[in-house]
Amino acid sequence: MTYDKVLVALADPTRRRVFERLRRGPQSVGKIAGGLPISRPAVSQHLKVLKAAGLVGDRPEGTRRVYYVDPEGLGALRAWLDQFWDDALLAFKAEAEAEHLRRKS
Amino acid sequence: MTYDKVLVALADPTRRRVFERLRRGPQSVGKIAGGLPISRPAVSQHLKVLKAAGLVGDRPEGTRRVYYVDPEGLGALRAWLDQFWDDALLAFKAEAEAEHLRRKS
DNA sequence: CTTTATCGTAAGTCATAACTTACGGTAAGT
DNA sequence: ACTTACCGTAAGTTATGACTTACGATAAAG
Repeated sequence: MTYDKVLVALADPTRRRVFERLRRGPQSVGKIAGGLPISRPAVSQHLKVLKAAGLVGDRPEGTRRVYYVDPEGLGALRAWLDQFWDDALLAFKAEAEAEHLRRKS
Repeated sequence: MTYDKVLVALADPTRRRVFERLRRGPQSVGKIAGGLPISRPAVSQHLKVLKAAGLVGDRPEGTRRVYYVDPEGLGALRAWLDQFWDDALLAFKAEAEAEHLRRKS
């Protein structure tokens, strides 16, 4: 569906580091920004892109905002990957079949 | 392994169109460029990036150069995807477990 | 009610990368 | 040998996006 946004979101290395920090569980923005070599607003901008791609979700928790991994984004990526793989395999089989017939004649 | 290059390569829309043209089988550079709204040299540059990411391979065929899908690239992407998914699921279970124990006390 | 903590947005800067045209190089056809 | 077809690379241009600092907004704490 929207796998294109997922690919764009995961292409940037530091944004991927932000995303991978949520792999071990939900975290607040400040927690995520800590240890990363960029400013906190930069982290917020990355989270915005990740959210638009369906890779993360967020919920308010007091004055802070907790982000978590949304399965939808990676699901869309996986669906595209499987589809592409099946198509390529099918085309490869057809190619091999045609080659086989060509040698018999 | 080198899934980062794969993500960067697939992030660009027109480069993804170049890649998806090889889904139905191997093709020459000229064939790929035909129909695309960009120049042929641009296609060559995209193919260079795709090849460096392990997404495509190429073989000389007379004066032309035929490109095909290399399984290695998408394989690396899939491996990263599975790993991430497993880790996230594990973290989610641990979180739920901790929450359960917290409610019992 | 004032202060503090936490976060998102706006505006501006700067590097990157996706194009273009121009050129050179190799293999096949005449 | 010369021409033609096909392709990769070089150099230059331009738009995009990843950062920064500055500011405003909301919720808890005192």
